[in-house]
Amino acid sequence: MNYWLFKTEPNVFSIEDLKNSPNKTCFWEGVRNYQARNLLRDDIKKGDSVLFYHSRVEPIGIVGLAVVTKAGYPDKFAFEPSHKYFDPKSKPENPTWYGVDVKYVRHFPRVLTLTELKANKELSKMVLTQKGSRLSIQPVTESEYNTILDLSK
DNA sequence: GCCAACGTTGGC
DNA sequence: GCCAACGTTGGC
Repeated sequence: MNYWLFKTEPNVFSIEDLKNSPNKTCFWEGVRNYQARNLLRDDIKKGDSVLFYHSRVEPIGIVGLAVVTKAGYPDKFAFEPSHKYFDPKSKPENPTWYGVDVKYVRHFPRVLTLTELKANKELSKMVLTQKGSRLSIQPVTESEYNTILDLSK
């Protein structure tokens, strides 16, 4: 089992939105970055654990947990000309963009703020805490994941 | 809302 | 294949 961190702007799609989705599950749509796409398509598997991160809007930080319920499959919104995530270079026979299904697990009792995470020495190598880091789908090591779960208690 | 840091595009 | 111009992300 592997660990990941998914970023989202809560005014676009929040952890509450995931919780309120049918079966508390949603397709993680709209990723249009190749590095993140490679992770979604090739590396993220059913049963992997996801740290749910709220960006841009205070409080910025990790707000809870989700789980992957279906591994990477094509993002069909890229095929729809009227959709905001339409991309003409992605074809159904050779899709460019992928997503996974994620299901709400739980909120943390408190938000683990970016400030707090950056100040934690055990998380100094974490992708999220690096300067200029803006990858929206990030790998998280087991030790980083365990540190974060401990902090959340 | 600003803007630094990235990522992508396209002319050459 | 370089790199300037442009577009996007996301902390502040």
